Amino acid sequence: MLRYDIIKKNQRSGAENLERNVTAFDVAKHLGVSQSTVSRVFTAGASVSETTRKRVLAAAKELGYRPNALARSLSTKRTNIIGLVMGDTKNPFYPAVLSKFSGELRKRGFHVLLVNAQSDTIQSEEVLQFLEYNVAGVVVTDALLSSSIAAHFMDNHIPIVLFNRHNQIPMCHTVCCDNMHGGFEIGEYLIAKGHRRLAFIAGSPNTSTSLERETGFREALVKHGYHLITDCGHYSYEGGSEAAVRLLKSVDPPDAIFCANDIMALGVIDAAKQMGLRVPYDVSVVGFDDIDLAAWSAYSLTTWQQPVNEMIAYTIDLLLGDSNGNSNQCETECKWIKGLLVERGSVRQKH
Amino acid sequence: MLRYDIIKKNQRSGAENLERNVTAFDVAKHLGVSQSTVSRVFTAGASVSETTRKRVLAAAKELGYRPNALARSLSTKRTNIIGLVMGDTKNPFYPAVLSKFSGELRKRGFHVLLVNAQSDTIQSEEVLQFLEYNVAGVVVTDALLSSSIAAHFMDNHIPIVLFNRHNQIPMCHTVCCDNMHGGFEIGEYLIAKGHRRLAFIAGSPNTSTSLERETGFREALVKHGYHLITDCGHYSYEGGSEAAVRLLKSVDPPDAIFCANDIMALGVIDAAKQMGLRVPYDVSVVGFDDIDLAAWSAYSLTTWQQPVNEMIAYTIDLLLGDSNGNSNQCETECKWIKGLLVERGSVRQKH
DNA sequence: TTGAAAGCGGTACCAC
DNA sequence: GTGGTACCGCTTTCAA
Repeated sequence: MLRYDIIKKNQRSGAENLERNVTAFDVAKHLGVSQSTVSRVFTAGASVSETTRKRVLAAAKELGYRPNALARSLSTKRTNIIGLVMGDTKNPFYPAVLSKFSGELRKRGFHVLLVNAQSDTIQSEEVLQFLEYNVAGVVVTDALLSSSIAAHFMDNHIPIVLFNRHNQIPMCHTVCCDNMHGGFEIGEYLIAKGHRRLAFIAGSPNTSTSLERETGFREALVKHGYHLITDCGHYSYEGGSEAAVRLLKSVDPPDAIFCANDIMALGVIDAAKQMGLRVPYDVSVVGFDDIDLAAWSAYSLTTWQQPVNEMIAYTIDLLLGDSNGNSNQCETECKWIKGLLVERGSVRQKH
Repeated sequence: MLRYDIIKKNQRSGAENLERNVTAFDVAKHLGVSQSTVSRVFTAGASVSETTRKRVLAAAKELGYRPNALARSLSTKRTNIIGLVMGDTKNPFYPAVLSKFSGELRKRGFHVLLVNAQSDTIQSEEVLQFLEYNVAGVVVTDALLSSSIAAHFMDNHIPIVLFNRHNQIPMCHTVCCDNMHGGFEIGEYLIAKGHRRLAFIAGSPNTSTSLERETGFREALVKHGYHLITDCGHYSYEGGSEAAVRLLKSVDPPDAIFCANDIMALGVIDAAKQMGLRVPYDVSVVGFDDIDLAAWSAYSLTTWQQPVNEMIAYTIDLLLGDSNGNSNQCETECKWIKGLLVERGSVRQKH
């Protein structure tokens, strides 16, 4: 019994090392060709005769061979891995981006290695681990990145794209919705709808997205001679609710509120309802992002649709090199893509 | 000028190959020690004198050396990568799980390689690519897995955990909320609250989670001698809304509806409101999951809280081996963890 | 077109 | 404790 246990233990602990995976060499031996030949079959652009290619593929299938991506990457110094840093998963916008992004990458044979930023400032150590995996590129959404960390990646010629964040880091590409334009158009829209006392609820202070949306919004108001009321909702539902209460209980409450993102706008709508106000009759609300929830009948939120698909396509071009085969290392790009107003039921036509 | 361009082009195209990363050998040379010594410093459990360790670490920092995870994995035949398959990112439950999961794994030095299942049945090819990366384990949430694919992983001694899915695949571990128990308790609860015409809105037909929740619910009803009305909402907000309309417009509508997940329940609440019904006065609604949205004031949904933290902790134990150092390969485990009723405002006390 | 062999950057076993 | 060396599984010259 004891004896049996020992044997079993040995088998178990040894299993991972003893059980060999099937390698290109095994396939070669099986076929009586060289390992190089097998390798060539699985290497794009290598020359193999059609007959041997077929034989190798058949044998590979039979033996259950698949090339080891790690060994390949070690040899080529390239991987098909993209590192993705993501922050606030409570905002459905980001999971939606993640999902689309990983789908698009997979179409091109790439995979996503994920880091969830816990705090606003990412722990440097965690992102730097991407370096150990030799990632082909890095995407940072909704998280801050220090320029010293960015420099590490630049040293290794790994492109970084800031997605939906404009970070003032010169060596990073940037892909954003044209936030200023969106803010401006929303300002024009609300004014055209007859609103005069306009408020903006900012997201996290000092984030580029919130600042840009505010700047555009303010510009429209200034153009028409109106004053801007501001508050801050920290990009969360609860923050939006609380800001709404403050704004709507003030002596001269706004008749329209533009929120730097959708979930804050949903918080505003719920808070307004709880205060006995009707949206949009007593107050109009506009969001930003166009998450799925915005279309739910409970909210029917008028909002700004971020051109997510284009943003993702552009990001991938930047990471992987664009269709012209141009390198992505030459110079950094800042791409602002215009979005689109989606009219639903949370804005009233006044007068 | 032309000349310059050519040179520049060469530099550029050659950059990726020419620019060598700093390796353990570089550090060794810099210090006049052997490469093995450098390696030992970065290998847990290897014996190095304290003085050389300090020297090596200092030099590594100075030169910007970090061990290449790919080379290490090739050599050790182990990686610190966990493959994660995720389906429905529209249900906030899953992004929340992803976020927590990746956070917990990172604490243990592991990373998440992501695959988003497009369709319900995962494309086998995509999951099998985990094999090429030699992942340490695989977690499948909200997606189906064929047993032939599972077998591939078993052949390579890679543990698979089905998270929140019970799949009848004998070689997979399973970690679930105790869905039957939850369904049963919800049935008891609604009956205790005085409801008599009870409906269940199923998720996707034939998913274990939905079936188990229904079974438990039905059991409670049968125990008390009540009949169960069922409909199907495919786990989506829209599906829940549509099912609610069907149920509530029927000749003898239910006075309480239990939904197999929260977002369907939210769809039910919104549909009921649109029909002019008040929740919970005209109809009670209960969900399952306890996503953040359930607590929003617009919904205040009474629901069943899945013990996500425990489920994740258990999943990680299964993947990485538990705290006793036991192997995870010996036998497959099915773990059902009990959840908790969260009472909010969507259920009425009748009579 | 094919095969032999030199890496890629580590780990781990072996002497010393 | 330290250095030498044989791999890990693949890609990629270079010759044949």
